[in-house]
Amino acid sequence: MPGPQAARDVTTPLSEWYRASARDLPWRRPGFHDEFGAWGVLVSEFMLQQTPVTRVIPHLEAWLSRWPTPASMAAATTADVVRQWANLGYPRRALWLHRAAVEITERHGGTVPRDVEALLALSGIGDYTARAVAVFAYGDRHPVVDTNTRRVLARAIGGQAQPGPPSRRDLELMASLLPTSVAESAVFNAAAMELGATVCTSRAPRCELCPLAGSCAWLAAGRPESRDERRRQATYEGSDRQARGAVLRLLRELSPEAAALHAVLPDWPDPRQRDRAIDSLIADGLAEADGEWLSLPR
DNA sequence: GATCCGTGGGT
DNA sequence: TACCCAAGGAT
Repeated sequence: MPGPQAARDVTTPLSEWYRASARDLPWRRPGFHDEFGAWGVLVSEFMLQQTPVTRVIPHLEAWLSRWPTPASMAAATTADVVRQWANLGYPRRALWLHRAAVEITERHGGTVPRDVEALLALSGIGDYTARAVAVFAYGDRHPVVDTNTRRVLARAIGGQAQPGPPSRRDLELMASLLPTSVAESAVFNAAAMELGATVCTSRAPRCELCPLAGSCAWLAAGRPESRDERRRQATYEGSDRQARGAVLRLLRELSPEAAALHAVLPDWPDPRQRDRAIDSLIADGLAEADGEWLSLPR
């Protein structure tokens, strides 16, 4: 664990850099919080789980225009939600967000909870999203650790090109670096993520622009390559995921109409894979079978 | 802890 | 062109 000196080397320059260089994103504008409050932050965090910022922005605005409160979304149908999610990817997130809206409406009177434990109990919310909502919506002091922060810490403090697998230790390390001031801690959380997203990137980091260049352990070591090979992402072409995506896209485009089962991707190269995709979509609650007809859930 | 889960842009 | 990778979470 790094000492207080290491923490000062990192927090002060990073927060100053953030104030000067942060991108102007919708959820960072004061008007956004005035209009949508913690609900807006929560929806944005769901969409940002593994989907790039530039793709999220237009969908977020459409979503919040249609469902500006948890209660309004809780009243929507699953089909409505899956259709509105469109091509954001990982459509189970749409189901989880819908369930979370119902849970917030039923258990919390329609107000997004502020307590991390209560947030963690909601569908689709894990260590990252729970703390992101508590910090970015409510301004509380918690360590927020996403993939960007893990990479920044791995380099600046650990001297490694890439972080290890996500772990509770990440939370502990970030907690040990957090400024005492509540307001400053929120800035530092956002700053670490922002640096990883825009400067300390995975592939081609721009160290010449980095506010931590003077103290970065990885840069000082000459930017060594990472030791162990990271798990390569599975090939998408020809995968079950691609098949699921194709089936669900068809159902979205047809909705509210149902598709005759024999008319669902009849020319798919691997019919058994197609049928697996249909079965798994039904099992996940993303599709519904009624006799020989398949549709989004009613 | 490993695996599964979409989709599209950057290089 | 192929590959990388993106504000994760559930199982």
